[in-house]
Amino acid sequence: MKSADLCPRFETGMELLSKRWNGFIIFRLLEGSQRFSELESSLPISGRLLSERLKELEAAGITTRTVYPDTPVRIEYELTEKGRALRPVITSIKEWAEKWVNSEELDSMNQ
Amino acid sequence: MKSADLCPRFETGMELLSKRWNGFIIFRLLEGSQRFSELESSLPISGRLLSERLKELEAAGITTRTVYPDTPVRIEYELTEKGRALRPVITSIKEWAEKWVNSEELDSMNQ
DNA sequence: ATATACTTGTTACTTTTCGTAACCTCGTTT
DNA sequence: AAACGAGGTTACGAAAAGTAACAAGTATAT
Repeated sequence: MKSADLCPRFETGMELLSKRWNGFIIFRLLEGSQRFSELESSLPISGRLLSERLKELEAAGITTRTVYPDTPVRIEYELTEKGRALRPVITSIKEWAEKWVNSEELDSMNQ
Repeated sequence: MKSADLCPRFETGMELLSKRWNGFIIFRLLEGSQRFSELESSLPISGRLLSERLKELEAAGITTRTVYPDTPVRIEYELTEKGRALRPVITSIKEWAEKWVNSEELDSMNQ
């Protein structure tokens, strides 16, 4: 986005979180490291996008990708310190949602 | 999104915030009520999308739209209580960004 | 009455991003 | 050698976003 002079760092952070799926991926990784297939099956995201997002998050210094040469190969994704520092953000979203998202909205979502 | 069994309320909240531009619109409205043209000129968003997002946010109970019959007509958008309750979320994103978004990232953004 | 100005949108069209499903690679097991 | 399991990638149609030109409503100016 062309700078809107909000606050350059806030813009960068907000863009990261507002990129589709990133919030959910980070939510999952806050529970502990996860394998590609675990993330894929626990979120309604396709392999193509998950792969794309994990590369972007790694490039942004939010996650790491570690290869364990087991058989078959096991690859774990986990949050860096920078990524783990997002916990308060996720927590505040969860708190807001628990207080303000009501059942009608949930119903309309599940149609 | 089809339910991924994260936490239904969190999902709804995260989707709201991850929809493009919503975070920035809310950021602006936390500073006080704004007119359509003020929002449009303070964010790099087109009128078409701003109009669409404001309708969605109003439908979600986050903002209100008030018509003042001045001349020419003046229309103010502002946050509801539910919308103002998002302040801690925006604040936590800002705090994270101030600590963790470094200058290289800002440079790469402004290319 | 007609023209002009101002704000708040809307319409039509192009470009980017997303979603789906089939396919590929690499090491192991049968 | 053929099949399997994990971790992806490719190709392609669908959906969302971006852009720019235009329209509605109201008020003042000519």
